[in-house]
Amino acid sequence: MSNAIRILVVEDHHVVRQGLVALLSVVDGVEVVGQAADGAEAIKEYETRHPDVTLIDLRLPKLSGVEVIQKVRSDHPHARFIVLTTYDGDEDIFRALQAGARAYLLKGMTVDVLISTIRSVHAGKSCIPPVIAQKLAERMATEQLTHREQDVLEQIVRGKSNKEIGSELEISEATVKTHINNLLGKLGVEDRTQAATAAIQRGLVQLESKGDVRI
Amino acid sequence: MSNAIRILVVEDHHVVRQGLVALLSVVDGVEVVGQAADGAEAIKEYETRHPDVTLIDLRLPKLSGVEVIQKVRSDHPHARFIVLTTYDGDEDIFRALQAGARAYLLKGMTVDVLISTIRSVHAGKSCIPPVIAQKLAERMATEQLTHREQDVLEQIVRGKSNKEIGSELEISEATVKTHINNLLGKLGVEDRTQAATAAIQRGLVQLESKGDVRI
DNA sequence: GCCTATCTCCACCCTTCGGTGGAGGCCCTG
DNA sequence: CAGGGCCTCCACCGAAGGGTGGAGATAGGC
Repeated sequence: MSNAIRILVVEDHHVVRQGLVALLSVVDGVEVVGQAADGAEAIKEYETRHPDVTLIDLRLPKLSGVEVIQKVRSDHPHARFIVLTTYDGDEDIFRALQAGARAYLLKGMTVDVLISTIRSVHAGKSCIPPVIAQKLAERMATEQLTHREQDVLEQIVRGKSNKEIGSELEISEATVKTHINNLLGKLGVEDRTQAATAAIQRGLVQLESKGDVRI
Repeated sequence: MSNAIRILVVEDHHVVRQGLVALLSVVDGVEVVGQAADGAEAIKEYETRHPDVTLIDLRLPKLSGVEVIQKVRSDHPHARFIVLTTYDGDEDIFRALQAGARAYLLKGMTVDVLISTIRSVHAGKSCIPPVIAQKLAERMATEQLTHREQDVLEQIVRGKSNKEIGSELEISEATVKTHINNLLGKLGVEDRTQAATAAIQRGLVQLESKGDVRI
């Protein structure tokens, strides 16, 4: 199989990665040429293997999937990525596609879809499923947060009071209140608690995972 | 292979499930006799196949993994379950083990560990990794929430005000405040926003996933 | 230059939230 | 039956949060 599509699989959960490799290994026309379990490893593997298509999860230790895509594509603009992840919130999708991912697949899809997407992306096409495209459209419709509003939102999610946020960001409490007011309007919520849960749900802010338990 | 360990795989993400099956199919002494993509299907499959060991994810459509374990074990007390999931918060672990799961594995483990755990559980042993055991101990140390406190906490996560919670649960606002005060103490947090994020982080409350996008 | 967006800050007001210290009723267990 | 846990409610208070309507400063784009 000389001209098989050469694939790099980046996924931190061993069994899932192994399973993917096992699945792909029995498919004609594709060949897994490398595996990586975290972002740093992914970049290293890309540099040594130069795969045709990279399957990548967004949630990775060390560097996130989005960061990997950005980094690799800044050096190799023609690198092709298929994001393969669970549904983590609109924001991740948006950032991944902005970083240059060619396709976004949920892990719930069938193997057939995966294979055909790999072939399409290898042929130079993009594959954004309708549901995802619609989500993206919705996301574009809602106004974006400014940097400062994003900062404030993160502090809110971390449970900080307005006063604490003020000293953290080195602005007055009044300014914090202004940002929060704008924030609540843009998010379409009524108070900071709703803002916090909405931010988590939509993937605007990540909850730090207090210890990263792995076995 | 007449006396292989008969396994049922319950996992809603197609590729992950297929991958698991592919991995297990090449291992001597185990045999995948069934698959299920949601909780209802899992119970049906159990009833028809009667597997020796069931590998099950906790996050499932229709019925959660915990509910499946409870239901199956109420009819078949000797049913053996291995929970196979990502790290979703302490609460899930606790409930799964309480429901009678014999082992709890993170998807990040190696295939070797998976296989040896299957054999151990089939032999009647329990396998709770030290990190998990420690988490459990910590969890037991922190006081449990009462039913009412749990109710109130869920409403808080949904962004309700004290007044709204009161009418929702048909109690006075004063009572809501009492519960919240107790809540904050037990969770070790300072206000409702911290309570909300802590609840999500620890898995005490699930965020409804607004539409359940699947491909 | 002008307009817009963003960030910063102020004053005032009212509502909500959280803290404290009670109290009575219920049910279960020792 | 006595005690403990839970649920319910009350009054009172100060602090924090949120709404409104401003304002000046900077920077970038047309």
